[in-house]
Amino acid sequence: MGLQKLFVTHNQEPYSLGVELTVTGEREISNGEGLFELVEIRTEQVEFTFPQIAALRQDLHLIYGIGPTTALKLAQEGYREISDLLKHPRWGRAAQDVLKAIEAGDVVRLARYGASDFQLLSYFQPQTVRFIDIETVGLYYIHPVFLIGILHFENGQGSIRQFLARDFGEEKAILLETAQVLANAAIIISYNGRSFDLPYLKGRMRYHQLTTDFDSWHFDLLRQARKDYRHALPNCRLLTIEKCLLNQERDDDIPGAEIAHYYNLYLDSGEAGYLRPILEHNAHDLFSMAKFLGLLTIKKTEKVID
DNA sequence: GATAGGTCGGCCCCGACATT
DNA sequence: AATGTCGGGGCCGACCTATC
Repeated sequence: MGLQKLFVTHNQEPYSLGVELTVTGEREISNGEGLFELVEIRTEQVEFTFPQIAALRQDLHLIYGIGPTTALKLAQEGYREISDLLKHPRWGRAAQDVLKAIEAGDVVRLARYGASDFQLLSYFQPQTVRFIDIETVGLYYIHPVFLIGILHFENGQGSIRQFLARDFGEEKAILLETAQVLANAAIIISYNGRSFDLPYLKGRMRYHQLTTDFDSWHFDLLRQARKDYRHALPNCRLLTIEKCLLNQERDDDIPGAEIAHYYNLYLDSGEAGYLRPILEHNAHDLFSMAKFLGLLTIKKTEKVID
């Protein structure tokens, strides 16, 4: 049967996935590796207040050898900024190195010096961020990936592009499309992407002999969630973040563990209705990540940075 | 100069825990 | 279900400071 031509909706009109998400377009497109389906979704606005580089300049911990005790002592002696230490007999040299990295925006080096991912957001603009979330047929990359969602913002306005493989034969095309998007992204943001999404994508790309040389900065929100909320929440799953911090609950969301099952039902029956909840789930995950990041940036820039 | 004490970071190991 | 990451605890060496 003609799965290649199968659309989730045959409807050309925009339709809503709740108040926050509106499907604005859906079409078949092709790239060098073949056809796949693209679903476009407009989201509500999200406000981000990324941290300032000034906060990095005040973080004495970035200097190798300065821990909490020394930082406190130095603060009491009147050293407020890294630049105040430039002439210091012991820390001057290291302070110079750190300052150089700060001015150069060398995020890799700053991360080695101990800057947190959140602090490093200072070097990025919200519109350069690409949020990513994938849906797969299993937990390990011997199984294919069939849906890759990418969210980005322009003037606060969000838009999601979902690359959908309508059968496993289209997997390579959606991977190629994703590799191209990621290669041009300044920063990738995910939830547990360090352990799951990124290794998974790279594994599948290797399998299909695609290049995997995207080296964008990657901010995993799970790590930040655990850092900030480990003791305040029962767990750090994205759904819990939504419920407890964003005051939202999903009505008829399918559990992640059933996604593979739904996709297989779709493959067996050719019934596109089984895909709807998966696309919706993916879009909600992406939008929740964005809202969580918005919350973090507002909360953490109000106060002292961790 | 010798010694003792403090601070920091790098290991290693292990369990918990997110993702579909 | 498979896997990668992370934090905590314990330990150790390097290096600095204070004291005698």
